[in-house]
Amino acid sequence: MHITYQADLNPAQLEAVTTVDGPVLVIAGAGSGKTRTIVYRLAHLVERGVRPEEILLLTFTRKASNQMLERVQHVLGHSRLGAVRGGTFHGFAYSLLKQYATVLGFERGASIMDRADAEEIFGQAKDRLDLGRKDRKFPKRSTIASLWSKSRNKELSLAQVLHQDAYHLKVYEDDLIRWCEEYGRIKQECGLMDYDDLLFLLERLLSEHPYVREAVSASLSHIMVDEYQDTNLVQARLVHLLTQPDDPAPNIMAVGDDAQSIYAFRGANVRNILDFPKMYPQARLIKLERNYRSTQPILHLTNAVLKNFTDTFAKELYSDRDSEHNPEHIATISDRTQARLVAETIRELADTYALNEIAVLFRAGYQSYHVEVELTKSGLAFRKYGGIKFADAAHIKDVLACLRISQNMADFPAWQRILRTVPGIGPKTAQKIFQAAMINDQTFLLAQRRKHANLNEVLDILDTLRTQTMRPGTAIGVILEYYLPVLRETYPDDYPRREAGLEELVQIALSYDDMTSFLGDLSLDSPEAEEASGQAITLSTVHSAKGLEWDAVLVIDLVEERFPSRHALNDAGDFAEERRLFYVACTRARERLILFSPESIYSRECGCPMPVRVSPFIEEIPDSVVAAFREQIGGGVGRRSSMQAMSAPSPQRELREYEAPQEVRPQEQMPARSSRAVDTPTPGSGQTPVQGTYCRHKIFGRGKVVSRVEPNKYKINFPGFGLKLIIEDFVELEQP
DNA sequence: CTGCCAGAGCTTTTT
DNA sequence: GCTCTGGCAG
Repeated sequence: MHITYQADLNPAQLEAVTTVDGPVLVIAGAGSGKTRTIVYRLAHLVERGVRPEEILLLTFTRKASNQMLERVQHVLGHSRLGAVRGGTFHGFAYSLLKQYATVLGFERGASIMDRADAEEIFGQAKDRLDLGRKDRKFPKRSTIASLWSKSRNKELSLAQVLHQDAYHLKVYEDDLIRWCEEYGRIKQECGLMDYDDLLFLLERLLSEHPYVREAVSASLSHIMVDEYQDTNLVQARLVHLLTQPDDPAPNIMAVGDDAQSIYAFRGANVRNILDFPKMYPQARLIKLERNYRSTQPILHLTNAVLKNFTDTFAKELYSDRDSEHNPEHIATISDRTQARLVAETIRELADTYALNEIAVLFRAGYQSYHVEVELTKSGLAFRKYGGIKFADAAHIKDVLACLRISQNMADFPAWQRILRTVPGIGPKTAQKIFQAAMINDQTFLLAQRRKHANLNEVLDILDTLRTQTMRPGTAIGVILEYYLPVLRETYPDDYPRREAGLEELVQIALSYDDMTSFLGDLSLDSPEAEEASGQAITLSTVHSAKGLEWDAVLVIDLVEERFPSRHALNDAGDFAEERRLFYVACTRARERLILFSPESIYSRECGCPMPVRVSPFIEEIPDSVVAAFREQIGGGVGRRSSMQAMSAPSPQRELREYEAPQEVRPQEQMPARSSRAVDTPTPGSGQTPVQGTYCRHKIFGRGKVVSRVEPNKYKINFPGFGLKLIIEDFVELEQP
């Protein structure tokens, strides 16, 4: 089959496809045919005689990689393209680590821990160190787990991370450091790796064993990295380590869009993509700016969002798809009515678009709750993305725990899991049994077996699995004989659904011959819960929506403190990332883009709806590119003549004594009038010397200090933004 | 020691 | 709303 590159690709794409020697950086704007470009490039390489197994394609998700390889097959017709090496960084790292396990001194591939396992180990460490007894404020294991992961991903010390992200925990600094050290120790004892270890271990493997790097890099002639803007520091170093040492112009192609970098919170560093040309001075820079996805009115809006970016490769997307539909912004009375309006809007859209082609996007998982209720009421099928993953479901993890123990006796979290399915055994007994099993203390184990009937069964199964080498499918069958009755006991309400999930697990397992790869794949690229069951609307976090597109996209909760998230208001960098996130959300839309901002949101604190402000991202959009509507109390929505109307202070806002003019931009000097705060200042901190002085903030501009809170924060009233709690590092005090 | 209850506190995003 | 923790009874 002959591929007509010239006809199928625009000039920029063609250049990206045919430049195969030396480093290339492709800045691929949203919807600019990035996948197409990668696919054609793979095809081109193979046509030129490059062996598929010499090509490495690192993608963000397994799904993306499969999708691309499938499309290559389609373009090339039948081919050996399945042999292209691909996957996520973590998946690829695991496969190399497995291959070279002996070099690093692993008997067999250590088990991979997911987040819950890691937290289990942190819990264990906490007990051992006897930390935080009787202290309600002491951080939870989930907190420390994420701080520690952040510290490793950003390659900052824990102290630095605490300083930046969790200053209120700084008082516990020493304990927390000890806690993390203990975590590392237990992890080692149990022969476990967390996600972060995979990357750092691979780096060690490649940098400390030159012959391994030699062998690996020699086996890869072309490397392509998708979503390069989301790589973190180790990942960038790893890419480099996969090339021949001393090659100034390796065949690397990095593809990405700095405007869509949305994973800084887990260590992604936009500098990687911005500095790629510095890292590889011979790199060719190719920009894909022609957009094939969205209509021009939508692009007018997204370009307007793009204008507010700083520190980015300049770009302007254009399209030749016109449309009479402008993007819309709808201000709703409350979050409840927002949900109702969303459902109503979807019903209307469903006349034109298939349900599969409609998506509702939001900043955080919990925000879709009301919408879910309304959709259910209206009988509209939906499927939520970014929710619990298949392999995260409790029943799946229980079964996998047995398999993990069969591979690694020391896997403590796995023991905990399966032992806790036995009635009468709690964390303490489970731990004792684990220790007894490790030293094979027969007397203790026998005593326990007599006490708990189910324990007998569990231990027998584990022995069977350990002594006989079984295929994953067979092994699961053995486990289910014990586990299915337990399942019915523990989940009387929904065991049928869970049984179906286990059935699916068996199906997946049947396609594997060897246990290690089965377990590795499942914990690294857990399959999306397959439900090809017909048409459904997509509900998704913006993060999970990355790389996807729909005809109609609705974005909800575009209000301050939700989108942008309240956690991102302290730091200009975080704030910029929220804006990129908003950009990602809007660029998912092909034909219709509808933005929702409730004017009030139910608050638990006061048990009543509280007024909220429209998101600054909405205010940044010029009136000319969006049609603004406002829900009317009598029902229905009315068109507003201009965006200014929306910013007029509503009665509730006046009650809250917000400062009046809303159109304040940080640059404008707005003299702040003193005003009583919404909350009363923290007792005891009222008389600090800073009170009453003015200060500047990168995002909110000039504001008046109301009080000093905690050791390092100020409560500051910003005209136009209201009262904010800001870490002292982020404000500049003016001399009184 | 487990399992249950009540009350406190809190809510980002993911490999 | 939901999860986690501490307290308490069996």
